[in-house]
Amino acid sequence: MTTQHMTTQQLTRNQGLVFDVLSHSGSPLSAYSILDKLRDSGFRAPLQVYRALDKLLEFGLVHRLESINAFVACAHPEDGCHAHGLTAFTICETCGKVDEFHDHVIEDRLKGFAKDRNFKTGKTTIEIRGTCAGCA
Amino acid sequence: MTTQHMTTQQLTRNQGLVFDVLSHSGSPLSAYSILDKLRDSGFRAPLQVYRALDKLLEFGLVHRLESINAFVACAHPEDGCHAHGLTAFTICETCGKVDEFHDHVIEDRLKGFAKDRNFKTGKTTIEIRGTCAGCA
DNA sequence: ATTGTGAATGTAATGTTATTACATCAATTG
DNA sequence: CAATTGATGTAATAACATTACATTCACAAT
Ligand SMILES: [Zn+2]
Ligand SMILES: [Zn+2]
Ligand SMILES: [Zn+2]
Ligand SMILES: [Zn+2]
Repeated sequence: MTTQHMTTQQLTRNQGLVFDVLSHSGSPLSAYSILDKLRDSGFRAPLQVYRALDKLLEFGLVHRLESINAFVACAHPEDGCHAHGLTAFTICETCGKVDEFHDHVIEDRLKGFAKDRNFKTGKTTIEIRGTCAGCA
Repeated sequence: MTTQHMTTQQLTRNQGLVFDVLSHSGSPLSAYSILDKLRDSGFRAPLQVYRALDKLLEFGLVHRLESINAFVACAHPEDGCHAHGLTAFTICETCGKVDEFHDHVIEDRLKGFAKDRNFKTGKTTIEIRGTCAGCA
């Protein structure tokens, strides 16, 4: 299991259920709202959700939106989002719509900053909260 | 009270206490650890901290680090950080050290993205977690 | 087949972060 | 003084996340 060609079929039951809920949601969901949606499928405790999310994040199938404590399915999970480098998001505070994008200029610029300061970069968060075109 | 030339002298007692704690801390603090540090000054409840923080954020004297649920004093609060446009942070996961920086290239790039999509930008978060030079 | 191993799961309890609700107090102003 | 506004005190609750421990499952080595 190489993490490379991770498809939804090799997910465990719990991982699959969580991914499914996120994939079919039009907006990001909190761990507890995922839990609520999966009660009928047998979920009982937050940890079942958090464990599945941890794996899905690791696989690059899901993103965590730090500024709103919520999770969203990757927009192009074919090969896991890890392949695409830095990920940024717009988050509509009215309708919840999230757009994911990747920009090499920003990525390089941040890399440069880190290098200048000898800062070893781990995970980077870029989130723009505001109002989407449809809600303006 | 114009919000423009807000200095620490026109803060209320609670706001001043919270700002003081943050200013003298070498690393970001959670609301609850601020509360603990202010017990002796009479603080009893989380809300006293959160209310002060709300105002300090509004004044641009303090930043919230979304990815670690913590708060840090602005690196150059002279005129409130609002004057400096987009703010980004490096956050050392080992020692807690935070550096604040401002980059117009990134700012313009993000503005461009938002404009292209007719997305009305509110608050933007850029946080790089990793390891600082001193901790490498 | 048995046993050893690591990954995943179930469940309860607890820890951490943030908000709601409501009463009170202080400063300003007409 | 009455009215308004902003700040404060306190308690309760909500929302988000982790620790701890027991159990089960998949799969390889013997
Ligand atoms: Zn993605
Ligand atoms: Zn919207
Ligand atoms: Zn600042
Ligand atoms: Zn460090």
